[in-house]
This record gives sequence, structure tokens and C-alpha cells, in this order.
Amino acid sequence: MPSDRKPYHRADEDTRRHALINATLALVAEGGAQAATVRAIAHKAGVTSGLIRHYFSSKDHLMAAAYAHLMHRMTAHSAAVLRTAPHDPKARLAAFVTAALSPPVVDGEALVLWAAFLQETHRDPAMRQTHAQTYLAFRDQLQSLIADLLGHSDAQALRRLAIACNAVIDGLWMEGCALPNAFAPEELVDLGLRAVGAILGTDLAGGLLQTSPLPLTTNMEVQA
Amino acid sequence: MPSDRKPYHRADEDTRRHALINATLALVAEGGAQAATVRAIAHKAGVTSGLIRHYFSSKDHLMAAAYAHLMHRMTAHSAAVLRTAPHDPKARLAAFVTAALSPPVVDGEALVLWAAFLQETHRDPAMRQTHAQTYLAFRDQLQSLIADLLGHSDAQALRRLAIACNAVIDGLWMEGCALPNAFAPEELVDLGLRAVGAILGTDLAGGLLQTSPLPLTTNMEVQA
DNA sequence: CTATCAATTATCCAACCGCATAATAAGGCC
DNA sequence: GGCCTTATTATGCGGTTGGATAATTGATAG
Repeated sequence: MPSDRKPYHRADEDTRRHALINATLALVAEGGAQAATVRAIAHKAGVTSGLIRHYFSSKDHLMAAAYAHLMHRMTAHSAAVLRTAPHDPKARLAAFVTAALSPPVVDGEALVLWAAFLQETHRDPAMRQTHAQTYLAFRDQLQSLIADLLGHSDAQALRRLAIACNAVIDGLWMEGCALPNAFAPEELVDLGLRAVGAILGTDLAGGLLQTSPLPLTTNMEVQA
Repeated sequence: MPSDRKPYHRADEDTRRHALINATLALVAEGGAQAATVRAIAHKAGVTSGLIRHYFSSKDHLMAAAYAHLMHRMTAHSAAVLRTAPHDPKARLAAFVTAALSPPVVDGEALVLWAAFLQETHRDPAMRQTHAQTYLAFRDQLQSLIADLLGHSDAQALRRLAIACNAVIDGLWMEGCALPNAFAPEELVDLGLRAVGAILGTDLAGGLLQTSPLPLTTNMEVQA
């Protein structure tokens, strides 16, 4: 009697775990957390649903692993940018801002993924820890770059500047992800460099985008 | 034989609809969209689940109504602030920024609600329209306030300034919602006014918070 | 070539989902 | 006070969910 059983091949643990995680992220991105059912994930990963419980002790653990993978992907990118950046503090900060406002950080899927996991972050303690680590790490890194640039160390003032610059980056990131067609290729980066520069009282964009025709503010008619 | 049937009283349509909408928002805020099941909503609203379909043709319609209610609550607040604001352009913009960074716009529930509905916004056309209307209305209002303040009308430059200022407000709003205990009562507003002022090259905070001891940037050591 | 082991599939289950429909009673009207 | 409308409750249905368990089979070692 012929077997109807689905043929398969055995894969190493990392392959399967990554396939399941990627399938989870893809489903959450296109249909929200509610679309990422165990059956849908397994189907997209090319396996049957029982396998999920063979690699993750529960669906919640798979979700947490997917979130950690997503966050690690982003932070690894910005860390890599800083590793290859020059030594000049101004150029380093500019590179950091540029990376945060360019692909793959700015991505059509990134915002909806972030939003989808935000809710789980409130409940699951493991995910809350992942969130806090990656978020504060980003802001601390930004603050340390600002400190290097300004050359002083008033902790209170530095914290406030970092919060404000972080807000600009976050807000532009959101707009860039939500409305990817509303901005010219380098416009988001240009806006970010000028806004952060305005907050810090320095010129970040000048060295990188000298030909940009539209200053963020002309400073003429308002300063009088 | 005694009836076990639950006693009830009849309420007017608006009361019941608002009760169901508020129950929906409360559940989404505390447990995500997946926690807002028809049974949970009905229980929180003090009715039985069948009543939902008596007032809303489907659960999706209830969700869309809840989203519209949430968005209307926010936009109505900022519109009311502008209605009672003075005529001075600088003071009007400052009032607008202040309102966007104070309760009830900045609220512990607001961010998670916004994130939860963001995904539905991608699919449901009615919710997408609600989203586009309220979002662009906010940015256009901001842009018109900036135009009044700066007194010129270079459309391209105004658009860029509005995007940058909107990003600051969005980012600070997110931080204030996510970490409500991380900021002193008026700190968020102060940061927003200073950052927006820095981007526009004017001083928004001065008139309102003259005694603030920590300027966003001193401009001394970096401008040289 | 065969035995062994675990990676993978297949099947089942209780709980819950949104929705439909029937039964009931609350409250206004005359 | 009896009646009538309909707001509200009660009950049931088909489908889906996450999870548990049993059956199978691909790879590997000897």
C-alpha cells in the first residue's frame, strides 16, 4: 500500500529554527500577530505544525525568539556601522544617524513588526527584557556619540540632548517605514542629519550632503 | 419555576455603543487585539455577547468604530487647544506642541492602542482611511502653524520643516507613553519646545518656561 | 545491510472563536 | 393594567486554535 505521508529530509537544528523564525516574522509582518498561527508558520516554513513544539517549548517561546532575532538584526547593523566609521566624532554621529534612517533599518515591514511585538513586550517578561536592552542600548550609544561630539560631560544636559535626538530619529524612522514612497531616496537621512544638527547646534549634514538645496531652516527671518 | 435569566435594563443606543467601544479599547490596551474577543468585550461592557451584533454588524465594524473613536478623541483635543489659543503664531505653535506632549494625548495606554490598531490599518480599508485622515491632518496643521510663524511660504522648505518637527513630536510622544515614569512632569513638553525651536531656529520655550535651568544645547563649545 | 535513534509527520483533543437564531422580558403606549 | 415592540439574553453551530501524543521514516553508525 502506497504511503501518503509527506516526504521530508532532516535538517540541522539551526536551519529549522531559523526557518521557523523567519516564517513567523514574515507572517506577523503581512498579517499581524494573529496571522502567525502555528499552522500558518509551519506551512510557510515547509514543515508540519508539530515540529514547532519539537524546537520551541511553546508558541510563545517561538514568538520571543523571533522578536529577539528581529531586534538583534537591527542593533547588529548599527553596531557594524560604528565599527567601520571614522574617528571624527562628527562623522561618527552622522554615520550613526544615517544608518538608523536607511535600509535595512528603515523598511516597510519594520514598523508593523515593531508595533506587533510591542504589545507582547508588555506581558512576556523575556520579551520585555529584550526590548529594554535593545532600546536603552541604542539611546546610550547615541548619548555617548553626542558626548564625544560636544566634548563636555554634563550628564543631565547630555541625557536631554540624547532624548531629543533619539526622538527625531524614531519619528523619522516611523514616517520612513510607514510612507516609504513619500520621501526621496536620501531625503530622510538629510532631514535627520539637519534636525539632529539643529538640536545639537552643529552642522552634521554639511560634510556629507553639501549640495542639498534646502536648508532645514534659514535662520534669517525668525532670529531677528 | 424561577428564571435564572440575567436581569437587565434597556439603555439608549449611544450608551450601549459607547460602552462596547470603551470596553474594546480597554481590552486592546491591556491585552492586545487578540484579547478583545466578542465575549470579553461583552463581559467588560456588562452585557452578553449577542448584543454586539445587535449594535455592530460584525466584530470588525466594532473594531473600526473603536479606532475611529480613539483617533477622534485625540484630534478633537488638539483642535480644541488651538481654538482657545492666543493669536501670536509663536504661542500657538507652542500650545500645539504642548498639547501633543501632555495628557491625555500622552498616556500609558495610547501607545499600545496605536500599535495594536496599526496592523489592522494595513488591511481594513475603512480603518486605513481613518488613519490617513487623522495623521495627515495633524501634520498639515503643524505645517500651517510653522508657516504662520516663519512668515514665508516656500512649500518645499515648509514641508521639510513640518516633517522634522512632526518627527520630534512623534518620537517624544512615544517615549513619554512607553516610559511614563522616566520624565519629570513638564520635562517632555520642555524638550519638545526646545527641540522644535532649535529646528525652526526660534525660541519657543522662552516665553513659557523661562526658569528652566537646562538649555537643550548651549551652542558655545560646538559652534566655534 | 541492518539496527537504532530521533527528526518529522499524522492524528486527536479540549477550548475558544465569531456568528446565527430562538427565547424572553423590559419599558413605553393607550 | 394589558399589549406590543424590540432590546437583551440564552443556546447552539461550524471552524480554528495551541498543545499533546502516537506513528513513521530519514539519516547514521557499525
